[in-house]
Amino acid sequence: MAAKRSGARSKRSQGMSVRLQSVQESRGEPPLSRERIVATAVELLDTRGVDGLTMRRLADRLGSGVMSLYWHVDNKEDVFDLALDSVLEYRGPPQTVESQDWRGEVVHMLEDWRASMLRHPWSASLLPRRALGPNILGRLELLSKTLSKAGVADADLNVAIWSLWNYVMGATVTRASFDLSDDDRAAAQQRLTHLSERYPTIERSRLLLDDDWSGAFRRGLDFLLDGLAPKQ
Amino acid sequence: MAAKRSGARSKRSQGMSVRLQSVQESRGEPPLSRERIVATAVELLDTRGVDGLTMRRLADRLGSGVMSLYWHVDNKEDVFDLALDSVLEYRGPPQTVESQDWRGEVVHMLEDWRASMLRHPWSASLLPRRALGPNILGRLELLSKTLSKAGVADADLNVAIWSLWNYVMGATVTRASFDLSDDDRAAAQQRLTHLSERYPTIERSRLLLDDDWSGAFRRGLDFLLDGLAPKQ
DNA sequence: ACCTGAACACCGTTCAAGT
DNA sequence: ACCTGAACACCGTTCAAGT
Repeated sequence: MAAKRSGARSKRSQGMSVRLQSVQESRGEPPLSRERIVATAVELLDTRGVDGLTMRRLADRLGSGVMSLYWHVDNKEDVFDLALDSVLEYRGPPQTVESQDWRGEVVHMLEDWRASMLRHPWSASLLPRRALGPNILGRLELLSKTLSKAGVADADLNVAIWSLWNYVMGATVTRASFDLSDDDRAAAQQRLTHLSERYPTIERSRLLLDDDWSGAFRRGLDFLLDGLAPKQ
Repeated sequence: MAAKRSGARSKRSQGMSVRLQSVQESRGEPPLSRERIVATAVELLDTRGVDGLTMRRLADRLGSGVMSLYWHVDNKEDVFDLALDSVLEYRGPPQTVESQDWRGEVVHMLEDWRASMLRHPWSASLLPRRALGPNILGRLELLSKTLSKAGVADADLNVAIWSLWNYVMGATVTRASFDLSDDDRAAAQQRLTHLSERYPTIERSRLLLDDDWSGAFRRGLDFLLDGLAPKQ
């Protein structure tokens, strides 16, 4: 089921003479390519959400026929996978070379992870059901290495990584969904105050109103890291 | 946008005489109702996954016309919300009355939460983008009460709850997605061993092969609870 | 109060074909 | 090697109507 996806397009640039703009939409758009498709898919997802990505709409934006996409891409699922991974590239920690501060490094990595996903809210709800692309694996690898160097026992390593992963995924996915629907949130809150006799505790603590998401993320992460930290 | 959804169907039982089975499909199915629709939607989701739920298919299984559903239900999103919440009922802890063991209670609640969602894997990927129904709020309320009684400071309470929520959501969503696609998993693993020079650490620790999910969930939860536990 | 079919404006993808 | 339109088998939902 792979077969195509070779890459290495034919060079299509035989002198940018004023040829009669072939089939390519008026402005002389660059030819189709995996990268252009993915980039445009991300744009579309950013502006219209998960349900807004349509093969037809995508082709439209690219100035091509729908079926042309299928030369470069297996199917719609493939587009999702590629868009997702493309959004999760990690540029590495700031220029503090080999800091001794493993905890700071981990916090930075995970905050960046969260931030990257929140910049593209659709990614949060997509990630859990898609395959792990190279950028995701890269992040896991780096996290793994950092924890290992910090002294987390080999026997605890996988649990530690999954715990952090779970925490980040849960936090991001939740945050992204609340973000999408201020309406829902208001509705939930209203339902809640209205039913405050059924949910007195979370009503009193204003659980659903608390909107310092970043602060809560950071503080919860500290709790988790407290638990994970190698006992000396 | 509410308007209908009243409930209180007309009594339709005027003596189960052998009337000529009206339009209702041959076997004399019970009339449509919110509950029947939701129950059937859950069945459908269980057997065919998120993409398998279709208003037409749903109506088919219920032996009714598609548009009849719209009397009882706002739209497809509504069906998702209802199905999701219906699957998350909490029956409460086992019959240990008012145990002093808050930690045990919390672990039980969260393991049950995870188990409920894994019994219906679609729920995991759905929950983050849907509204919070009464059963979800109920679980949050109970969790909140337990932590509060255990001595978690008010100022830490919301962070504690969200941390646990995040952890459970992340773990469940991840587990469910791996479950869905053994293929993907095998593929990922193969890609990984093949690229072991790029991801040496996670390759060595066999991060993606570790399949004691329940154990990892429990141990990671312990880490988090260690961090959360009120310091005495 | 409850149910219906026809119709509309969409989908993703197969296929056979063009250059 | 790359792109295409027509066609197929679907979708969710509006509407005007039936009982």
